[in-house]
Amino acid sequence: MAGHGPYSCGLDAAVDLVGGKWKALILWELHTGPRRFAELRRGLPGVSEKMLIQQLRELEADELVHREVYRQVPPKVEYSLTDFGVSLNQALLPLGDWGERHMARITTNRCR
Amino acid sequence: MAGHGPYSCGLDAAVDLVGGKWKALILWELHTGPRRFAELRRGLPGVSEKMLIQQLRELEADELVHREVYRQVPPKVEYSLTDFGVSLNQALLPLGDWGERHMARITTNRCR
DNA sequence: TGCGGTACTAACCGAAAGGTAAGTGGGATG
DNA sequence: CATCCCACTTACCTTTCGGTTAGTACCGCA
Repeated sequence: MAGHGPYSCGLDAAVDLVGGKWKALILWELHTGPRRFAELRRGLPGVSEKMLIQQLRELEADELVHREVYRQVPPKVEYSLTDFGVSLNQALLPLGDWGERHMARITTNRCR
Repeated sequence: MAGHGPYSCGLDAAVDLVGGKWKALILWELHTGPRRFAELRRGLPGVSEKMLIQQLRELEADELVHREVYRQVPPKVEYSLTDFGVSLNQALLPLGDWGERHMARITTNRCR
């Protein structure tokens, strides 16, 4: 996980946190409430188990996501946003709106 | 430049646009006004010429940055935000603030 | 000629990120 | 026993990203 060392500004640091192919989507999926692993996977078409757990582990290390292990069979592990993660998601709202509004343009530009 | 094809949501698309080691910093540097290549490079400690031009080209392709070539000697090329780029920077403000406020925590978490 | 200014391009390489496939553990059930 | 549930882990490989190095073009000037 290669964040460059000292960050030049807040934006640099924040963008680093959500960098990772599936992180933004995971954060968004958890916005609506806690999810079990398989639920998360179903909500993120195309993600492999390996990539999902990897990115969840990183988000957990960054204290954005909380992982709760339930001692039961079958096993149950639940992921939810920490307060820190919730605050990040709040800060991401305007960016998400912007992306939604300009989706057609972004897509067109990326296809050339 | 690996944006995954269809985006699942606006956030996914927007985060893809600023993904790239130097892009957020470049967008931020241009926030205050147009810059020539060398000026940009001086404002971004650690960036190589190759990386700078590469990321500028991508930002240009995404229509976030405008490149103006002046026919003179020595050569002068000026980079500035497009209106589209300005709107993105506006949407990034809350995220930048968030990052600034939580810088210590982000840095601590990343060092473990 | 060499040197400077400015803004690149190209070749090559190593590191990092992402992915596929196979396997694990602890049960419960037929 | 085999099969299922759930949530992972591991080995290996491919692709992408970021970086280093050398070079280019077009001048102006000593």
